[in-house]
Order: sequence, then C-alpha cells, then structure tokens
Amino acid sequence: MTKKADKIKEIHGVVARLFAQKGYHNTSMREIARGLGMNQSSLYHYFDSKEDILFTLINDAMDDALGTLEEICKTDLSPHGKLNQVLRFYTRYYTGDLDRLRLLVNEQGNLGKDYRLLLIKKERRYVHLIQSILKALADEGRMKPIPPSVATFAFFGMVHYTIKWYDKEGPVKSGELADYFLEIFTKGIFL
Amino acid sequence: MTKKADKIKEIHGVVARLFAQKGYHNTSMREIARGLGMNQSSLYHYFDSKEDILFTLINDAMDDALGTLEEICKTDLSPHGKLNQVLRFYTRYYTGDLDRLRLLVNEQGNLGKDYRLLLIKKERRYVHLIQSILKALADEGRMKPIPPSVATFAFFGMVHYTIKWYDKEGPVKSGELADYFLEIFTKGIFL
DNA sequence: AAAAATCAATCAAACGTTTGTTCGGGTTTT
DNA sequence: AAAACCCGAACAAACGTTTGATTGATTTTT
Repeated sequence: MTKKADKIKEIHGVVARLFAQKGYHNTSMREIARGLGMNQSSLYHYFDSKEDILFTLINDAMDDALGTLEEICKTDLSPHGKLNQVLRFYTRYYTGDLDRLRLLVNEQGNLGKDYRLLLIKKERRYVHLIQSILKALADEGRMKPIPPSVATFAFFGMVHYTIKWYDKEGPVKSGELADYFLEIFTKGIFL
Repeated sequence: MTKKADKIKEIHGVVARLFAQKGYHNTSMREIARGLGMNQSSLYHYFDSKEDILFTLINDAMDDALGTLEEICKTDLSPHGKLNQVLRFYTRYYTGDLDRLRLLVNEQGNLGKDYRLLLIKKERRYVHLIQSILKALADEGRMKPIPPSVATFAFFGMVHYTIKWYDKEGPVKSGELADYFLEIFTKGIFL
C-alpha cells in the first residue's frame, strides 16, 4: 500500500513546484503529466480533480506546521519563551519551503468554497495560537497597547511576503532571517 | 477627447473590483463586459487585450503612489522624519484601496515577461526609496545591524499582507493601522 | 450651406485553441 | 482471475480574440 502513497508524494512534489512557479491556472493537467512522464488521464487514479491536488497539497503543509506549533504551545515555557520558539519555527518552516508557502498564500483563492472553508478553519488555529501568546504577554504587562490581531497579522505579513523576495541560497540563511524578524517584531529596527 | 478617457476609467473601476475579488484567470472578458453593460468585443476598442487591462491598472496605481513618495523624499526632513512620512503614507495609500493592492500583489505574475519587466523596474524604485532612508539612519548610528533589504521587505510584508485580513470598515482605521505598523517596525511590540 | 468622406463606438456572430475530465480498453501486479 | 495501473482518444465547455457590419457624429470637400 505504500506504492500508491509514494506516487502521490511524487506527484505532489512536481505539482507543488509547477503551481508555485507558474500559478494554478497557468499549469495544465497536460503539463503536470508531462513533468511526471505519465499520461494526463492517469492522474485521475490518484486525485479526483486538479482542485483536489491543490487542496491536499496545501492541507498537508498546514497540518505539518500546525503539529509542531501546537507542540510548542503545550510546553510550560513562559509566554516570552513560547513567542520566541513559535515565531522562529514558523519563519524557518515556511522560508525553508517557499514553494509550499506560495501555494498557501497565492493559490488558496482558486479552491471552491467547500475546500476553502476547511483551510480557513485551520488558518484560524494559526492565528489563535499566536494571538493567545500575545494576550498572555499583555496580561503580564509586557506588551504595548497594540491590538493582538494587528500584531499577529503584521508578523504573518513579514513571513508570508518572503515568497516575493527571499532567496534561500542568498546571503541570509533561514535561521538568521528568523532572528531578524523576531527582533524587528519584538523590539523594532531602532537602536 | 475626455470621452474615451472617462470610459477607460469606468472600465478600470469595474475590472479592478473583478480581478481583485475573483482573480485574473477567474474573470472572463464576457464577465467584464456584462459588468459594464456592453459587448465583449467593444472592450477591444479601449484595450489591446485582457493582459493590457491588467497592466495599465497596476501601472497607474504604482505611478500614483510613487509620485507622492518621491515628493516626500525630496524634502529636507531628517531621515527619521522621512521614514515616518513615507511609511505612514504607504500604509494609508494601499490599505485605503485594497482592491488595487490586491492586483499589485497577487496578479502581477499573470503578465507576460515584457509587461512584468516594466513593473519590476518601478518596484525597485519603491524598494530603493525606503532602503536609502534606512541606510541614512544606519549612518547616523540609529539603526540595528539588520540588513536594510530585510527590514524593507519586512515592512512591505506587513502592509501588503493586509489584503488577506484588513477590513477598512472594521474597528481599526487606516491611519491607526499606519501608526501601529510604524511603531512595530521601528520599536517593536514589547514595552 | 450642402454633400461627401472619415472616424469612433458598438454589436452579434463566429473563430481556433485550450481546458479539465471521461471513457473503453489494454497492461501489469497480486 | 481479480485488482490496480496506465494510456490514446475523445468530449463538451470555456476561453481570448477577430471579423464584418451598423450607427451617429465630426470633419473635409465642394
């Protein structure tokens, strides 16, 4: 039974690259099949539809990161410690696989309502996770009077926007970038 | 001669909303024509192609903002003062017209190489504009040792990501949001 | 000023292509 | 022999764009 699962992973790998680089609508089933060296109709043995490929791709990526994040939150670290861990992991996870991040950020809108609702639910868990850390910090009186939701989305913005400019092979390594973002987010760029 | 220019503006208005809300590829020329109450073939009297509509839409929006930003930079304010003005204007301009921001962020990839090169050139002016302020701040010794490009894109990320969550009619007004972003960017969320 | 020619604006209809998907039958694996 | 896998061919639908014609206004020529 691992044969089918392996093939699905292989397809996912190729499609992630194609969708991320050229966009969902600019990538045809024929192109996907060619990239895999198989007939286009064979794809329908593994997925119900083109939409289904995109959905499972995004869904898997979200589940993956969400698992680790919720692990971190279950520990008995201080809110400050949790924030460090969570934000740094989040940055490293997504900047380490920009193609998957591109799908998450760019291509969700090409899914039908039903599919999208499932993903939005999961997204809320991301948001809630960070927001509740921020609220804990606010209760400790360590945070400025900035709405936690604004702060949370400001951070998501920094990370998600890396798809437009960040080059993993460039001078700034993924771990350093996480440090920079954390520093900016918590203490700003001024000395 | 203002007759044609007016019609172009009318088309731009309708198309901006459609492209922003449903995406470029999910919006057909037939749909655009229907939204305007005209025949689809008439659209080709005002634009060369669907792609041309998208390009002019994005190009105009960029020119508009770029004009004001370069004005601000020509003044003899201190780097600190310029940064404040520039970042606040940028935030207010784009969060004040989320549809146009959506085109700028989401739909640029649907343009052909020739069109896209023109926009990328303009984008570099945005980036350079902010980066040079940051470098001036660094020379004054007021900025942390964070690469100016990382800081610049971190800020762009905050603002551009508002297309995913910000509601202009919600509790946070456009001007307040600009204040929050500026505060986070320069001094962080911690007290 | 009347007549002729040009132009902008619009339309219905059709064009050729590409799209995601299906179908029937073949091939390989178990 | 059953099941899983794969393929060539075809499908209807949708796409962006072109064509050719009609209208009314504007300009040019007489």
